[in-house]
Amino acid sequence: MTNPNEPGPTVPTGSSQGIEAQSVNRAPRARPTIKDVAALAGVSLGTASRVLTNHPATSAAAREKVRAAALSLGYQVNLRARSLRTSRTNAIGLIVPDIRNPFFAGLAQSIQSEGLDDGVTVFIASSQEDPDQQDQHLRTLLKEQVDGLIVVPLGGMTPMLEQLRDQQIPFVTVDRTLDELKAPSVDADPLPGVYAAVEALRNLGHRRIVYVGSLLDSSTGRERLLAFDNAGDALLPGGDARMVIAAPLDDDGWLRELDSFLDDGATAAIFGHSRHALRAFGHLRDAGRVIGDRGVSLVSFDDLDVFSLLTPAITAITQHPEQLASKAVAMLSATIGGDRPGSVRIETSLIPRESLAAPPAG
Amino acid sequence: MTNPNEPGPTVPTGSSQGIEAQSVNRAPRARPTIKDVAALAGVSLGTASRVLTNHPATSAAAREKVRAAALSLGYQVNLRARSLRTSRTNAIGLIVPDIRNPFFAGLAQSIQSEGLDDGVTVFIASSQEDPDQQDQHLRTLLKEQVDGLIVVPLGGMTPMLEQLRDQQIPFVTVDRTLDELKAPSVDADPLPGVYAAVEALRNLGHRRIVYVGSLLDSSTGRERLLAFDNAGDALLPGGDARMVIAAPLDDDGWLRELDSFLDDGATAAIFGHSRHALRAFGHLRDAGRVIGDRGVSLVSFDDLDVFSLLTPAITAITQHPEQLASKAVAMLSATIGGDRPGSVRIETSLIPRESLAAPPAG
DNA sequence: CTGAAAGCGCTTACAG
DNA sequence: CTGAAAGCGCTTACAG
Repeated sequence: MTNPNEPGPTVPTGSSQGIEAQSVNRAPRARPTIKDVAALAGVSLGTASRVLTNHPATSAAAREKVRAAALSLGYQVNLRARSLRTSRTNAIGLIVPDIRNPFFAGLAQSIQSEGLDDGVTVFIASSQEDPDQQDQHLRTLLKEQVDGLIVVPLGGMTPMLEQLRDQQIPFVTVDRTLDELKAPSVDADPLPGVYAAVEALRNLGHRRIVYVGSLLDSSTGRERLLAFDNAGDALLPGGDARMVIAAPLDDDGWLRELDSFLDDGATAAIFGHSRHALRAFGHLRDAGRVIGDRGVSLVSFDDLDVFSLLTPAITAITQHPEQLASKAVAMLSATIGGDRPGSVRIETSLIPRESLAAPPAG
Repeated sequence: MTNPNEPGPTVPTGSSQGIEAQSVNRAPRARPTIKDVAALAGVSLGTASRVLTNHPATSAAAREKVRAAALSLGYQVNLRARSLRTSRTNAIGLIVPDIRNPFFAGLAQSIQSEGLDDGVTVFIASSQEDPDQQDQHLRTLLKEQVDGLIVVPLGGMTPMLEQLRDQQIPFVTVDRTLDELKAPSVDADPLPGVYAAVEALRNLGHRRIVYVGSLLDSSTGRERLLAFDNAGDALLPGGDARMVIAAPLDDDGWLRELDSFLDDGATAAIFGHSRHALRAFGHLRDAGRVIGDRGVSLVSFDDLDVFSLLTPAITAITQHPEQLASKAVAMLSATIGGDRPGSVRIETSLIPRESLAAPPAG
């Protein structure tokens, strides 16, 4: 393990003139330890450690010698040894339902960058929407002694989530919440964004709006629908102004419902899931419907990259993933520090694009 | 740190009747160590360790007692201690240029799942296409003592990449390669996919095809273009059958070039980057051009989820990310095991969809 | 099969 | 300011 790449050929080659020269950079040195640094610097192990950790009680002379030695050896601290000693890893775990979902990819990127700035390592795990995988990752992360966890919980409770809650492990939830685990959470309030969308639609002249909801058993799914109802109550009162479709993720049947609502006079649709918005985008265009100006208006939760690449560009309600990320990191580190931060909500907001426009005349 | 959440209020509260009752699940127990397990089981530390690591030299009685103790204590091994002792972490690092790129998200997901199956933890890091961040992550991963690294290298060499090469750190590159670092690589051969695309287009009646290339300084960018040239030479000889556009990622100017090629009789476009394909998709539809049957055919590298959601669905040349992933993991573990595996290429292939169809009649 | 002991690479009181 | 020493939680020869 220390010297994995055996340089020596087992069979002697015919050529007598230095085949050796080939194995140029063969194992220059095993990874140096602080002992090596101390030896080279001519100080004790403790002194070497102190200068390397910037402990104030060090002489200028020691600092100089140790740093030079560390540099010339290419010394890198062994974090596993350090954290065994300090019982602090400066690492946190992040579990998302699926890293392939662009929203979570963005969230993960933001959280990891945030961590990089704060000097904390973020271990990203993706559970593929599978509670068992979620728990496996959770277990591994705990064995790795992470200081805390940021989790986007899947639908329900699981053994490891219970353990997190019952043991005193610092963790916060982000995006989705789960009432059973009384953890500080940071999520997005869908209302401002939905309200702005409905209001903009109404002002443009839309009178009948469809909401396409999904994952209605998750906190986000429920609250988005609720926000639509509330915004509708306030802005478009009247029995037939609002329609709702509950759309599964793996079956396109809901498209027919959407078609028939549009045939019945609906002129706009708001989507709780970006996947559905994209699906509808393709479907409606294919069916020959105009999207955008003088056609059907489309608004979707989450601001995917593709939304602005398409024509017409799709209007989004953003949850401000960077804000969710930085709040989550801040709250987790507060929790690790011993605080009990309260939960936090970030306001969603509307990013109007071409798909938000006037309905057909008349 | 052991007991972060101070339960006690500093200021005595007025109410004399048991506020205490509130702090129900206060620190049931600090994380148990193997010492606790051994004590509870009534055996020595060594014996406890042996049964927990499934060492054969254990009595049935010991096994029973130790397992029961571990279970009742909720014992989880401290991986940082273990790997300090064994100098093996069973963890590898993966660095991708940007986790928000769906191709890399998929690759990362596959590699992490692969790892989960093999009992190896995969630490995912995303460098946001920034060599400095790449190196920071690399450094952290090394300090964490990962057994090896899978890296999708950014454009050029960096100090940490050099260190990886010069020191004896097991690592492989995936997707992109970098000649300077003589590491085993696994990447995709673009030719089969491109050839199949050009052939299908020709058989459908297309005679003039545009290639929209990007990242032409990376190994993938270069080779895709080369593949187009080779396929064209073989299948569509003739001076004006092939056109090439070099498209940057952050500027839409290339769309005008595309338009003019289409105006001049080109009827199909192949895209080296999925982003450009999406951009063109929106642009062309907006310009009133038909995509697919009797219109412009579109083929893109990498098979994004959205491609099949759109209408018409976009034809893809897939690099088979799951295969890249499993090969990369296998090759890295071979390298860690002391082998020097050779580099490997995965064949790309064509996934025909509606956007691949006959050109306009006449 | 089992226990006592050494040691992985660090940090940090403790004396001096 | 510095060195010697203890100890973090484990695994693993070494005797028995």
